[in-house]
Amino acid sequence: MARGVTGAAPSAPRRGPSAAAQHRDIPQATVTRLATYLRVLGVLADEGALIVSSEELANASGVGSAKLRKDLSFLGPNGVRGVGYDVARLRARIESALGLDRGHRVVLVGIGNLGRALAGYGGFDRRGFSMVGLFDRDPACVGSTIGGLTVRDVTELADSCRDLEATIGVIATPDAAAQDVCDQLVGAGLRCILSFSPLALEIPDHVEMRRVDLAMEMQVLSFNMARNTPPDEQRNPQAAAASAAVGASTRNGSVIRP
Amino acid sequence: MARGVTGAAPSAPRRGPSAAAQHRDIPQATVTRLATYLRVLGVLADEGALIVSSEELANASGVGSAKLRKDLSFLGPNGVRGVGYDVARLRARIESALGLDRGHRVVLVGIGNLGRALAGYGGFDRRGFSMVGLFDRDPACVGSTIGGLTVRDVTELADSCRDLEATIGVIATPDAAAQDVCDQLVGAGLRCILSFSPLALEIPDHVEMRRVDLAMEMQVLSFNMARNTPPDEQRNPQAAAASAAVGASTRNGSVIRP
DNA sequence: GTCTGTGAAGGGCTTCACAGCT
DNA sequence: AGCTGTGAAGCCCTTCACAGAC
Repeated sequence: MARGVTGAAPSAPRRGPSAAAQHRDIPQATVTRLATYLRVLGVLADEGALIVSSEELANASGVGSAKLRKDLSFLGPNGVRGVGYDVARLRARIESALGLDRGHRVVLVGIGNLGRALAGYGGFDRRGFSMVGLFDRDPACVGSTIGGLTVRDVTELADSCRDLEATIGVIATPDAAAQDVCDQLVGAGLRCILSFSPLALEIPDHVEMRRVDLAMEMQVLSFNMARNTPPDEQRNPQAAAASAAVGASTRNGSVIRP
Repeated sequence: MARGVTGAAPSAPRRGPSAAAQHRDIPQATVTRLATYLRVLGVLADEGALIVSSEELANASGVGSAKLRKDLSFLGPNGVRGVGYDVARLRARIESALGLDRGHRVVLVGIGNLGRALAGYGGFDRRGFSMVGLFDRDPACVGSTIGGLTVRDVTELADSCRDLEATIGVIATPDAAAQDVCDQLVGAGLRCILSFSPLALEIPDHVEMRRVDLAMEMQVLSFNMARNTPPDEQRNPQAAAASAAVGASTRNGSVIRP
């Protein structure tokens, strides 16, 4: 039986059968953070930074510096002692480790409110993903153009995935259609699926799935607030003001520039 | 200094100063899964199920049965040995534990593509959240109506949050505005923020934040695929077919019905 | 002196196996 | 007989502290 949910709290003990790639030994938790570091490094690079220390990068990423160094150490030696990390070099190293240097091609199924938002979101290209196909079942939607792509009928999905050489499928359909679409994506040979349906979809072991469930995020938020707010309900507006004054930590500090 | 990122891999060791609530002792990982169980229980209830066993609920949620029982045990005794769990009762118990029985009121800032999708998403009401305010900076957008709510100018944000008695703020603005909006939400007294900006926003300790970063989800997906696909690239379409035949596990099984 | 890389200690979560109730 | 609740073992991850390179 296939496990369906990976979601936000993955505990996949599953390992590939062969031990070829170095990837194998990177902890799941570290992988998630590597993606964060990559994003922050992008901001630093845009600002013209050349070298960054573990402390600075850690602060900007919201983690401790020791944890950051440990995380990076899984990729091998990346920095220079007494100096710091070369921004461009580290960035390339992480991209390579995450497999982003091959350029993923994304197909999106379900062009409702959310699908339209995803199709129009420009942030993907900047981070190594290109949207290559849009699909929907509604004839009123098929044929329309979003972000330079024409929406196709979902019946063409499997064939198109192969033609487009897609590597990632995104499911943004209503819940009732999610499993069916998922099966088609899997049948077409995709091994990466990102689902916005709250349902736990059935997938074979060789397919990787992540789920984004917005209502669930809010529920966890709700609990954590309750946990941090014992009945003695302290109003403390000046803590907010103090923190607000700090500003984005990527903008100050002693980052080396050209 | 405040840590900004909680995100998908939270490790917040932070604890409330007083130890009043029972909440305190529930592991973070368990909280995340409780939200999943709650969703599955909702589906079961809709189907008319009265009693469910740990094994069935676990399968439908994508976790092991032992883990599920352990998770539920943090809420105290909830089932009947030799029988199973009362669906309605367990559902109410989890809702109460997550603090969802008080009805959260949500304000959304940033009515772009994503914001519009969120505003129009019907799934929130069904799960105990009601959208009570929409805000944007663009005069062309302010005044329009989405899902029965009129978009207000973001300058009214702080005052409106208080008037509307909002408890959760959602940030769906462009990155450049995110920190500013965040500060305003915090200043208005909100203690729960859900951000769709990839930036690590600065918040004071008493505020709980979760971040949803779509590009990051895809990056993690990309890596996990690479990890599970050693160079010997095995095509295995029949695994897909086998799994597809299983169907949603909430639909079969020996769930007790009226 | 500064900052990275890392063994070792510690904590939290998962898994196992079974005691206990119906 | 069946299923829940739970101590205990084991594992993974985080944190600490320092050796090592510059």
